Order: sequence, then structure tokens, then C-alpha cells
Amino acid sequence: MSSIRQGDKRFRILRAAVKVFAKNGFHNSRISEIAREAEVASGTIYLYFRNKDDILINVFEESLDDIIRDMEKELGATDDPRLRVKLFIRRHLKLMKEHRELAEVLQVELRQSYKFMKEYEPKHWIKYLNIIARIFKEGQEKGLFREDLSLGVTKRALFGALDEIALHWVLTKKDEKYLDAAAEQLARMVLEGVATRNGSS
Amino acid sequence: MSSIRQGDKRFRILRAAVKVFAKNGFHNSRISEIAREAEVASGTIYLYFRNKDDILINVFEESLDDIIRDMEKELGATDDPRLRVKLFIRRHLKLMKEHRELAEVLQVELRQSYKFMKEYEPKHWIKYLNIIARIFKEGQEKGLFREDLSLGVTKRALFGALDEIALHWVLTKKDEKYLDAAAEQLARMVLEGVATRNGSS
DNA sequence: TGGTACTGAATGAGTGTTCATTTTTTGTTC
DNA sequence: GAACAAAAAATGAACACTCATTCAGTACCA
Repeated sequence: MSSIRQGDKRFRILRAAVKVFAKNGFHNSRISEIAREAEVASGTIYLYFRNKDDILINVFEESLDDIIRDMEKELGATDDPRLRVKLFIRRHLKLMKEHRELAEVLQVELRQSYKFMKEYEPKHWIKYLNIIARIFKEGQEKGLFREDLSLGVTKRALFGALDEIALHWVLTKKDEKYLDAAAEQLARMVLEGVATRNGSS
Repeated sequence: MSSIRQGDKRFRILRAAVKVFAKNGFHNSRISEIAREAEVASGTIYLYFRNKDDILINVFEESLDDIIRDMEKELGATDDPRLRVKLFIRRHLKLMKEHRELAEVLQVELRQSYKFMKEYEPKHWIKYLNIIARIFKEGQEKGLFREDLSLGVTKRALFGALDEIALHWVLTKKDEKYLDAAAEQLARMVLEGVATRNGSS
């Protein structure tokens, strides 16, 4: 019984933290508010996390872990690199849609954190980026994508584009069709942008 | 004499603020540290700015103003949309290179701020984005870029890509060649991605 | 001597974290 | 399965500290 309770409370705290961080931003969030939202005492939080930073880091790591797992599964459906690019884009934006508060926290706080939290190295985020790189590499190997593509630049360009689009959606609260349309636009642009000189798309 | 003094001190405070914010992030920066860096008393800062937020907002607005002016001038050199895309990309990354501390502040703090600072609407930033949109629109009008491009999505995609690449450069402190190479990569990818079906680039 | 620019010590509101205490769970014995 | 004790989990009031902001005073000038 104890282990169930444990996990439950820890999870409730993390869930509450996402909500509160999304609303106020990390620095303007109070531990007391997270505690209230999670329906635990503020001291309880310190049984599960070392300090406030530690809560945020755990939000990042565990969410990204889920996201990566989800994405790997999605990409398993095909081995066509062109289709995989499309699937990646669609899935990323869909994830943002389905976990809006989490999206807000990731987009707004992640940069801050990996710049200023000395101890934090965003391993999972790097792993996520490298999923993109791998797709492009496969495309090159199959002769579909240009050989002179720098994987490092390309993966960042795609991620940056996705991130900015998702950020705009999150902040302006446009309707959901926007994201679907944006996914198609971006997919086409990227695919034509990286294709070798044959017919593509 | 007084007006000279005024302007001078105000500028010193802003310059110091960029430096300190870049080093610590906005929330971990102390007014006292900005004051020390600017060689003024901490009280003096409140003669020029309403509060801490106001300093950051003024950093944004005035820097972006300069950047926009600079970019407009750069783009004046040609009216070929394809070349303009290249120039925009090169110039943006060059700006980040030449004003590294400012780049750090813009990239890391701007998102936070326009999400959480209620009174702040990032007019200048929007204007900057719209420079990109205008280039793409001209390209469409001249039949060089696809008609079905959504300007809203495309401008954000390009900006996001640039921002992510610049962020990576800023944080990892790679050498300067990286940025030049990245600019060429990105320019090619974007131009092929948006081109109509003729030969391009 | 009046006005302006500036100073920096003092203030006090706000908050992450601690820890003495209480509550709940688990294990043991009859 | 009741009664008890030891351990574990949870509580939340109080603490210790930080720092943005203020303002009474100083310096300088015309």
C-alpha cells in the first residue's frame, strides 16, 4: 500500500507543478501554491524533491521521457524517411495540443533552465533532437535527402521551427485547425528543402 | 550639461543590465549588481526606470529597434526576394555574433516576458517577424515562391529555426565558422523549400 | 540659495526551507 | 482480529534571509 501512495503523491505534486508553472512561470510560482494545488502540505514536497529547482527538473525529465517513448512508437509505423519527417512534425504538434500546460512549461522554461541551472544537463532533450537527426541521416543513406545537409543544423532548424509555431499557438490560443495546417505547411517546406533533385514530397 | 548626463547614465544602466541579465538571467539578477556594473547608485536606476521589469522591457524595445533599423538597411541592397532571404538569415546570425550578450538575453528572456509581463506587448518583435513575412510575400508576387505558402507559418518557421541555431551557438560557444556554415545551410533549405517548381537557388 | 542629479543605508514584504509534532501504516504477539 | 509499539509519512507554523524599492540627505551648479 505504501508504494502506491508514494507514487500517487509524487505524481500529484508533479502534475500540480506543471499547472502552476504554466500559469505563473517558474520564478513567480510559490511552493505553497503547488502544495495547495496538489492537496498536500508544503513540507511534504520536500520529502519527494530536494528543492524547487528539483521539481522543475523532474517535470522536464519525466515528460520528455514520455514524449520520446511516444514518438519512437509513432515512428515505428514506417521506415520511409519522408513519411517519418511528416509523422514527427504532426506528432510533435499534436503532443503540444494534448498537453497544453506541459507545452507552455517546456517552451518557456526549458531554455532558462539549461542555461542557468548549473547541475542540469538536458539529456532527454538532446535525445529528442537526435531522433530528428537520425531521420535525416536515414534519408541521406537512402538517397532521398541531400548529402550536404548538416545534421546538426537541420535538426535544430526543424526543432526551432516546430517550437516557435507551437509557442505561438499556445500563447495566442488559436483554434486547433491552425496546428494541423501548420504541420502540413512545415512538412512540405522541410521535405522540399532537404530533397535531392528528383521528384519528391 | 544635464541632458548629456541623463542620456549617458541611462545608456550605461541599460548596457549594464544586458550584461548582468545575460550572466544570471533576469530573475537571478540583482538591481545592486546592475548598479555596480553601471557605476551608479542603486537608487539612481529608479530615476530612469520605474522598476526592474521596466529595465528589461526597455532593453528589448531599444535593442529590437536598432536591429530592425539595421536589417531594413541591409535588405535595401536588393529587391530580389531570394537574395533577401539569404541576407536576412546571414544578418540575423551576424547580429547575434556581434552582440552576444544581447542575444542571450533576447533568446532566453523574451519568451518569458511576453508571456508573463501583463503590460508588455512585444510590438517591435512582431515588426521584426513581419519583415520576414514581407519578403516571402514579395517572392510570391514575383512568382518565385509557392502561392500556397502561409506567411504566418513560414515567418515563424524561419524565425524559430534561426533562433534555435543562434541559441545553440550562444550556449555552446562554438566558433564563429559554425554560424556562417549554418546560415548557408538554412538559406538553401528554406529557399528550396519555398520555391516554385522551376530551377531555384 | 534654490534646484537638480544623485546617493546608499534602511526598510519590510515576501518566501524557500526546516523540523518538532501529529497521523497513518506496518509488524508482532496473543 | 484486537491491542500495542515502532517506523514511516505527512503536516504546517515559524524561521532566516533576501532584495526591490524608498527617501532623507549630499554634492554640484548657476
